Amino acid sequence: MSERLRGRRLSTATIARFHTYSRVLERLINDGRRTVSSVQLGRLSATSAALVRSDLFTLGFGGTRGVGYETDKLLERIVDVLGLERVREVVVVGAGRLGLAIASYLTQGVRGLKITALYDIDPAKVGSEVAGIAIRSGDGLGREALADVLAVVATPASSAQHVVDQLVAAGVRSILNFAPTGLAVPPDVTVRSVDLAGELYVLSFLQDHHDGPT
Amino acid sequence: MSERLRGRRLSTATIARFHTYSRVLERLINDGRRTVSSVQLGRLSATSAALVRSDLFTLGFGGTRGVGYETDKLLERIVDVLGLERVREVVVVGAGRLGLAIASYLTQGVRGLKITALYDIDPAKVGSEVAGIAIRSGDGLGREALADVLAVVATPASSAQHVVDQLVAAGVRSILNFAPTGLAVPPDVTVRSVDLAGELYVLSFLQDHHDGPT
DNA sequence: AATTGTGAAAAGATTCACAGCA
DNA sequence: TGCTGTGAATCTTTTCACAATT
Repeated sequence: MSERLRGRRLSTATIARFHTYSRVLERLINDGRRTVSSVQLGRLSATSAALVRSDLFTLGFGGTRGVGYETDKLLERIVDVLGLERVREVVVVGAGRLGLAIASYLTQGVRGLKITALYDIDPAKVGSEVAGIAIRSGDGLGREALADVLAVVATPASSAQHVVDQLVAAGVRSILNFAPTGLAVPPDVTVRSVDLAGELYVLSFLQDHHDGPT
Repeated sequence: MSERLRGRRLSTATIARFHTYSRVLERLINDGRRTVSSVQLGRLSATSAALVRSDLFTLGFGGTRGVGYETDKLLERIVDVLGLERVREVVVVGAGRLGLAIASYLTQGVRGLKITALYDIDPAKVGSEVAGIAIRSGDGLGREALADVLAVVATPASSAQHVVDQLVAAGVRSILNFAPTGLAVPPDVTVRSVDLAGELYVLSFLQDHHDGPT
């Protein structure tokens, strides 16, 4: 994880926050808001005002003291830095419930992301179509040329590593993993993992232990 | 975020890792593995061996030097500490693509989680059924008694705050939010946010900037 | 020889504090 | 007065290092 901006490090957490800011800003602009203060943007983005200021400082984007930041200019800057205007192709591997769920979610209004393929190893599923996308056989995956696409792995944990090996062979360098397992990849491949059930278990645990605001 | 174990703090990141360990251990036990070293468990859980050792040390769970940790005992301990054996009720608000996706994913084999209700404000959807769960009207949400349940918010960002206010009124104290917006809640309510599109944008950014392993 | 146990060190992320402007 | 700009301080998380143990 790297990339520097204005001497500070752009960590994945920071990038994720920038993306959230962009969504919030779109909404604010839609509502006719011209400026926003760090306090307000922080509240709308589930962060602190200090962190918002620190982030925008890192971005090199200045506001007006006593007033705040210009919503449209700020959005423009974030879109530019994150490259949000370009369209990315996404392939989803695993057409089980989760895979279909994600695929159907992404086919609708998610700006800049376009699902181009859906793979499954189950021959019974191959050939059918979901939300306009044909399900293809996972067998040939390793022989396809998939550089530049973002891959989503939504298979059972037991086959995730195998799928990832094939994706890597196909040239994929960015993988979003929903299987609750670690994945071994070459150093030039980035994997991010999301564990939906895990998030709920964490909430469950915190509730049991009535996590007070200390 | 709190709760101490053996003097050390159990942060949400740690809890999430414990959950991952549990999934990995289930698989290992299934494969007949009796012991696992921190290096192996780390690899399978997308963490470092050092962190695994540190986590298990925090747990107060000891291994055998030169050998590793006993898989079955360790799983038992984690299940016990995290309370994974109890069944949690989950309600999902928002029966759009994402809400339906999550609901259908959770109705199948996710141990310990049981979807009990699905809400939407769209009258056209209310009454229909998804994976055996009737869609109920979101209007009455604030008047229900929903203490102890885990709530999943899968509405558009614009209505998320309103939904959350109603959930809080109904007694909900744990919310998993998929809307890309910050949510204001009383201090005794915990919110965790997942931004699926955001994860993909982060990958996209890192790929554009060929994030070398520094 | 392999692997845990554990404090200390390092790295990273967030918050503070307050000067400086509009 | 309200809010940004920004380094310093703090807090958190992770890694290191190596003695201890099987």
